[in-house]
Amino acid sequence: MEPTTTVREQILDHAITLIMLRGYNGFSYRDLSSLVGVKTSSIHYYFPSKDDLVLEAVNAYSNEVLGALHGINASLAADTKLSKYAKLFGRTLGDGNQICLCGMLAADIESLPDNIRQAVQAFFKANESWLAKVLAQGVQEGTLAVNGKPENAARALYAAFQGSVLASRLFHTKARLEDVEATVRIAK
Amino acid sequence: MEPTTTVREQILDHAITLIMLRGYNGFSYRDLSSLVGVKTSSIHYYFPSKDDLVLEAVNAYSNEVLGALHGINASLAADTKLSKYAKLFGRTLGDGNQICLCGMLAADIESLPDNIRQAVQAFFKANESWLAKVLAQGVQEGTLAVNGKPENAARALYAAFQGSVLASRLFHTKARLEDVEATVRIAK
DNA sequence: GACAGTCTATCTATGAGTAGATATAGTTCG
DNA sequence: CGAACTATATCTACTCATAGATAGACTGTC
Repeated sequence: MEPTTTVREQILDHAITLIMLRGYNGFSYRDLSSLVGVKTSSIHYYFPSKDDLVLEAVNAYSNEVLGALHGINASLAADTKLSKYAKLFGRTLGDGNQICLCGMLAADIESLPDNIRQAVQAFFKANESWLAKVLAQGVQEGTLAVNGKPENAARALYAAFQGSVLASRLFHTKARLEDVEATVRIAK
Repeated sequence: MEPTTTVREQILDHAITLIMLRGYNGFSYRDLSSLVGVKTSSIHYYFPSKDDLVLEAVNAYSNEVLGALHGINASLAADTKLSKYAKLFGRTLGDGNQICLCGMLAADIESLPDNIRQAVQAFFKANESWLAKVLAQGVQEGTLAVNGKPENAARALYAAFQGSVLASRLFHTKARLEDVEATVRIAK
C-alpha cells in the first residue's frame, strides 16, 4: 500500500538529493540506476541528457520551495516569518547533509548551460524579493534591524543564508544558520 | 626572461584556478596536462593522487590569502579594513569567474577526504576570527553596525561574503559583494 | 652511475549516450 | 470479435571518450 511513485518521479527525487549532496559533477546516471533499480538507458528514456534532468530538477525543487515560501502565513510578524524561513533552509541539513540545490548549482554554474543558469537565477531572485518584503515589514514593526535599503539587505541576507548552510555542513553544525538570523533580529 | 616557475608550481597554480572555476569534480589531470604542457603521468609524479593535489592547493591558497589578510595594516580604521577585505574576496571574480577556493570546496565537501575538510575548516575559522576582530574594532570606533556578539556576527558576515561571490558569479555582477559590506557599514 | 624528471604505453573503471530487441497494454478498424 | 497497429516502458549490449593511476623506459645532469 505504499504510495505509488512513478519511476520518473523516483529518478527526479534521487537526482535532487544527489545534486544537493554532491553537485552536478558529483553524481552519475549509474548512481541513479542503482538507487531506483532501473538501467541507465531507462533513465535516458525519461531524461535524454543529464542537462535535461538537472533542469527538471531545478524546476521541481524551485516549485516545492517557493510553494513552501508562499505557504508561510502572510499575516505573521516579520521576525516569525524569518524564523520559519531559516528553518526551511536548514531542513535538509540534518538528514543527509544536503544543502540548497540552487546554492549547489551556483557553485557548479560554470559547468552548466545557460538555461539552467537562468532557472537558478530566477530562484535566487524569488528568494531575495520575498526576503526584501519581510525585511521591510520588520522595519515597520520594529522587530528587524536593517541597514540601508531592504532590497540590498535582502540580497546580502540571502547570500548569508546560502553561505551559512555551506559552513554548517562543513562543520557538522546548524549553529551557523542561527548566527545569520541573529544578525537581523532585534532582541526583545 | 620570464620568471622561472617550476613545473610543480605551474601545476599547482592551474589546479587552484580550475578548482575555483569548476570545483573538485569539474577538472581532471588531463586539463592540467594540456595547460602546463606535460603528460598526466608527470603530474602524478608530483602529486600521486588527486586528493594530494587538492590538499596542497588548499594549503597554498590558504597561505596566500591569509598572508594578504595579515598584510592589511593593523592600524587602519575598521571600515577601511573591511573594504580591503571585500576587495580581496572579489579579486578573482573579474578575471576568470573564479570564486574562493575554500568556498568551492565547501560545496564539494561530501566528495572529499577528512584531511581536506579539516584544512578548509581551518581556513574558514581564520577568516571568521579575523573578521570578528575587525567587527569589534568597528563597534568601538562607531563605524560598523554589529548586532549581537562579534564572534557570531563574524560567522554570519563571512557566510554572506561566501554566498555573495557565488551570487555575483551567477549574475555576472560584483554588486552583491557591495551589498554585504553595506549591511555592516554605518553611513557617514 | 645514481637520480630527478619526463615520457610512452597501458590498465581498469566509469562517464554519457545510443541502437535495437522485447514485453505489455491500449487502440483502431475490418 | 479479433487482427493489426501504436505507444509506453524497460532491457541487453554496445560505443566512444574520459577518469585516475601505474609500470617501465629514456634522458640529461651532477
